[in-house]
Amino acid sequence: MLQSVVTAGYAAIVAGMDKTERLFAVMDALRRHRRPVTAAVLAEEQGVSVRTLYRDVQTLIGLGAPIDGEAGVGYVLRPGFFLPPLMFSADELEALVLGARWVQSQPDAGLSTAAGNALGKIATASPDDLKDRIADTGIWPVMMRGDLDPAPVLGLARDLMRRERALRLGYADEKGERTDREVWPVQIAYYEGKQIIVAWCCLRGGFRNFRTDRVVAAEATDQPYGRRRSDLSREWRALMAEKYPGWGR
Amino acid sequence: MLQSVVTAGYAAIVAGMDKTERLFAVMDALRRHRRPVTAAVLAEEQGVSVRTLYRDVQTLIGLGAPIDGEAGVGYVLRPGFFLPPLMFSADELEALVLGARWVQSQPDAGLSTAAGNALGKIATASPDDLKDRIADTGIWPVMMRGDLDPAPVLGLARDLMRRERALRLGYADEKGERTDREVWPVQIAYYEGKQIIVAWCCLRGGFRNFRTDRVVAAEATDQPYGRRRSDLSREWRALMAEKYPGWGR
DNA sequence: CCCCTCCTGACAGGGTATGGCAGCAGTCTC
DNA sequence: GAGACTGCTGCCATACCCTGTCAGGAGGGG
Repeated sequence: MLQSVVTAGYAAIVAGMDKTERLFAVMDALRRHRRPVTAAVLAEEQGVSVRTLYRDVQTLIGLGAPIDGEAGVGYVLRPGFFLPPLMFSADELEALVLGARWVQSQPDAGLSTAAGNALGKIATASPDDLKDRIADTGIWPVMMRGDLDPAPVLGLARDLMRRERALRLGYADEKGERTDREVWPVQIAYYEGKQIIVAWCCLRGGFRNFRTDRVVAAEATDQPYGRRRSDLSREWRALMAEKYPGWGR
Repeated sequence: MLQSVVTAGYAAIVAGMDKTERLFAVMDALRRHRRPVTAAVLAEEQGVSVRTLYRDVQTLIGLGAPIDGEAGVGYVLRPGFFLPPLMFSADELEALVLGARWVQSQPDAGLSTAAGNALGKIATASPDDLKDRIADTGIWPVMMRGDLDPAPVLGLARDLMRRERALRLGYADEKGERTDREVWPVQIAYYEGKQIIVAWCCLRGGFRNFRTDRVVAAEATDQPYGRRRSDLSREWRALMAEKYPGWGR
């Protein structure tokens, strides 16, 4: 029965996984993937045969889980719960803590304090032993101090992205020459200590990247985006995929 | 196995109840009753023998359910097994998503999927449907692909840190010479794409740093730490603060 | 039209879940 | 302090269920 360690992602490491545990794991996996998942994928993740996984899904559905299975597509977990999810596992807690700590070390002040608050809320909702574990987690992202020029434009851009309002930007190019323009932020990328705002530039009529350390002025406007951000986002992804094949995640 | 319908309360109506379903039912029953419930009651509700129910409870506890069984009293389910509803502000959600995405891009496979699971749980634990907003969050950490040598030692070290058990390590120094030793992991640091395990080295009798990319073999042991991890951690911090003044977080 | 995928049925084998019993160790009541 | 109640564990034989394999049907997508 020992499934090959090669194929196993990580969950299926141990053989001694009883059915109940597997059912919870399948629920987790369904929640994790947002696109339809095929039974074959789930089966391999859990280290069981496809037949068994079909049976497991039937069990879950019988238990009331809102799982849709469509031939030719895969399984999707409909919204609506039949059981609240299980409390965060030790792994999940460590992941959240590490992630939050990393965000806290980034120059977006608003996001930084929000990360701390979020951890606090999670700790409040957790039993005492997990609270200790949160505080005790010995996993740290180490940043070199000094790069900590706060970049207030990041918080601004996040807010405007949510509300789809244009951002007025004063930007310096490599030669230090300033231009002023209105842009529609589409994505924010954190790249090796730099932050880059990807936006539709109304001045140039195309996508442009703006490094936050070259932003000399930023101001919110009430101008709505000319197009929906999700559409812009999709288009930008397509452009990137074309330009850098093999980029798409 | 047809138990008499007379005794059955309501749950044990049908014989065709497999173990998994029964476990869910027991959880439900424990959640319903506020006061302690005796095994005998639960057993009758489920239409199984008391012995079996004891085993079921053990299974549930093994699954992580915080069930207190006290002799002469009965079972009580402490809160903390299911995730209570969580509310996050837009900022907090973005912080969590960005953090989780960063963790997902790290070479610790277990932590990576745990980050995804945690996001999924947060999404379903919320009153609103956060799945779309999570998917819509346009903030990404960008990693250069290719550094993705998975480092299984990280997951091992995390587990051992939690359980305070020694790690047997085969390690290559700068000259490529291998040494084998037992260490007590204290901290894990993520530093510019490298991961470093800070541990008490039983071979040298002091703290040492181990880069994961120089680990050639790693194995869990059952040897407990000689000292509590929190004490080691505090001592290491003191050492660092002494060595590099102005380092403290 | 073909491929992918969900889904069901049958079957055999091996692991394991189950029940009964006996005993120990705590808690509560009187 | 005694006795009743209850959680918990070990042992054992048997029945059962869980699993993988094989085969086939139905439906969606390209």
